[in-house]
Amino acid sequence: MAGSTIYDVAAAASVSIKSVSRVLNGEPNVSEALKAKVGKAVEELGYRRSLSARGLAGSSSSVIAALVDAGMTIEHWRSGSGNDYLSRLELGVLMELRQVDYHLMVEMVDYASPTLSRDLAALLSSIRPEGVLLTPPNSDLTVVLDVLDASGVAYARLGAEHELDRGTLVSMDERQAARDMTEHLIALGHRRIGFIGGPAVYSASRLRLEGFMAAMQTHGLEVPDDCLAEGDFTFAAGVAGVKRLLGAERAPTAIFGACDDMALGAIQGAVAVGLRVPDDLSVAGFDDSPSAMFSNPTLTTIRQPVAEMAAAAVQRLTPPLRARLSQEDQTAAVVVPYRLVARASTAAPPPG
Amino acid sequence: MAGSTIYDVAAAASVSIKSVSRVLNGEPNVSEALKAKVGKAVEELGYRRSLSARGLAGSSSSVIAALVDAGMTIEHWRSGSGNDYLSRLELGVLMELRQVDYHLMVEMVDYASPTLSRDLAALLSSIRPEGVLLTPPNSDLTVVLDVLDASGVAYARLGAEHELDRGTLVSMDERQAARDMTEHLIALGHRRIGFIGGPAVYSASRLRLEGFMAAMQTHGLEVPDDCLAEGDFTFAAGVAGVKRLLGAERAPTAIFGACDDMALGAIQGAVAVGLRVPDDLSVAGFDDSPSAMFSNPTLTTIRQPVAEMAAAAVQRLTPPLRARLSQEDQTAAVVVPYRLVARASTAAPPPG
DNA sequence: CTGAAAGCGCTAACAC
DNA sequence: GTGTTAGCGCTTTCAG
Repeated sequence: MAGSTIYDVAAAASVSIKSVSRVLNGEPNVSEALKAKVGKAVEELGYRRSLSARGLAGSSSSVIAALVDAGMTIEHWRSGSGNDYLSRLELGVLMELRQVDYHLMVEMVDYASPTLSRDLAALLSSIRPEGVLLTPPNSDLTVVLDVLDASGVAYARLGAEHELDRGTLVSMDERQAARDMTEHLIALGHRRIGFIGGPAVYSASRLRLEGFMAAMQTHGLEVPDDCLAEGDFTFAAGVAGVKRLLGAERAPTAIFGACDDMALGAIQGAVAVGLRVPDDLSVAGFDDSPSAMFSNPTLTTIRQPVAEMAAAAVQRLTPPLRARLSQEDQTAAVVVPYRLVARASTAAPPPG
Repeated sequence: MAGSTIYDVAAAASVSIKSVSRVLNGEPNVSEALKAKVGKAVEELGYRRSLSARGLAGSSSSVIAALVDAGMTIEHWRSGSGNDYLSRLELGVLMELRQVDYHLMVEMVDYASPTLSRDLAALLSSIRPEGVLLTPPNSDLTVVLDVLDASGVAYARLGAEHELDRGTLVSMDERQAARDMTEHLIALGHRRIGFIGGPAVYSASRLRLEGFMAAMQTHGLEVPDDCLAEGDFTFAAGVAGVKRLLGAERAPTAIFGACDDMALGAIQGAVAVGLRVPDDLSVAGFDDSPSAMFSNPTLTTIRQPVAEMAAAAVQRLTPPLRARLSQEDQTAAVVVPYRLVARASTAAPPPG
């Protein structure tokens, strides 16, 4: 029942196994009659080629490995604050892969491991994936790229910023998005705006900060040091960040958090000291995590198109999907559009 | 670099490939000297056995397949409301698997597909996983279990309720948890409590409803029909649900949503008609999704131990991990403890 | 305690 | 157009 092989199919169709293989692989020079015979036999037996056997014999393993960051994932889970980055990523991947009989393997990688290079090499030589999907901060680690290059796998880098000639690039314009959000706050009338940044390992942290600074500068607005805080992308960091910013010499009327969790923390921190959001203080985030839409007030944020980026990456990583793309699309770096989602946490500054 | 094989290791250690295999598999009757030699060679070459080859040759594929529901996953993504069930599940799985060189494959399964049985059989015969992790509602579908049994794979069922003699069972006491939450509301002083239930395919929906009803009955409290609403686990359903319940002949002073998304929807729906939560209306949820802790007010809910359940399942699905468990633990159904998390969305009913 | 040989179910050269 | 023959890198008999 569970175990028909290519020989069974060949026998049922009275052809050679090579013919079966040819049909299954969509190779050229196959008669319609053959296709039909084989198709029928496959159908009747409910036959599927063994992933293991294909991986072993051929060059294609039909497996895409997604490397996700262990630290942040574990942290999110322990703190209970969760995060749907993973879900969104996988959804994007799975929606594409299901079309082509490829499969997803998820691996946690600890970028802080002293043996990262070895760990990764071991992983690759064991799995031999056909493509690797790199998420931040792994996308930007030279060690990681080196191992990948040495092993010869194709890989896509989500949100990479350095060494842009390596691998397939898929990202969104973080800098411009941060700039847009800052402009949004400025347009509302804010002049003193604080920023809570993320950890330096994440390229996005720097880009978002840059976007913020650029917009402020464009409008001739100053950003004193005490209007800048740094966090580690957690809710608690947002609480701490807002505390710092509100203690500034001239406290900001708006705060832009480099991620939703921190922005949400900022809201809570502000409410805790008696401020009303957005009446007394506007708060904006970045990511559009689910919590952003359920928080009170709902959070103005940037929708990071994680699933779309993952889908684009996978399309370029799997030969059958890649073939559907134009020559241009196959090689060019992909920049997926984002969206500013204005919700209730931002408004005009208080008249004071 | 990327391609050392068992032959390379054997050569480097001047032994036969079988000896290498024996050491790697921890088989008995191996001299310390041999172990050392092989270990050294493996170390130096950075050798890892090929997953494909092992899967093909042996009976063990070292792959655990997690079957997640396509419909709900896609829905969460489209609505942007997200959900961290998947992340939590995978975290639990990955933390266990990393100890034993097993790998996780994630597959989306559409339980509503007319060809579900075929789809699944095809998937299994292609992947040949060593264990399958079933999430609701797949855990409780006879068709699914039948295919699994026919293929002979070991499988674990998360939150299963029917046919409890099939597969490895891992769950939490949904009924009791719902009961606890209801008791919590009653203890606060509520007498008229409304309930927004989930879709019938999910066993949990029924169990939670039963728990609610049981607690109400114990206290001699009535539950008129118009205090019962049904939703599909989405935020929108919560909004609709609260609308219905507030329109009841004698409107409830507390609402218990069968999941956090619906409870959050209920809060928003209540706020929209001018009610204050929890002053005018208490709202409780179920799941403890990240949004629950960021919502305003923060949501009183039941912490569903998804990662822990997944970990327990994986421990029983992978032979090397299973071996560490006591005989008792290996066979008994696992019931993972939950926790009622009291937050700010519930309080005593208004004096009226 | 260790080794030689025979596949696992495919794909890939190479014939025909 | 189609079939034959080798392997891919392991685990498994079965010997010694």
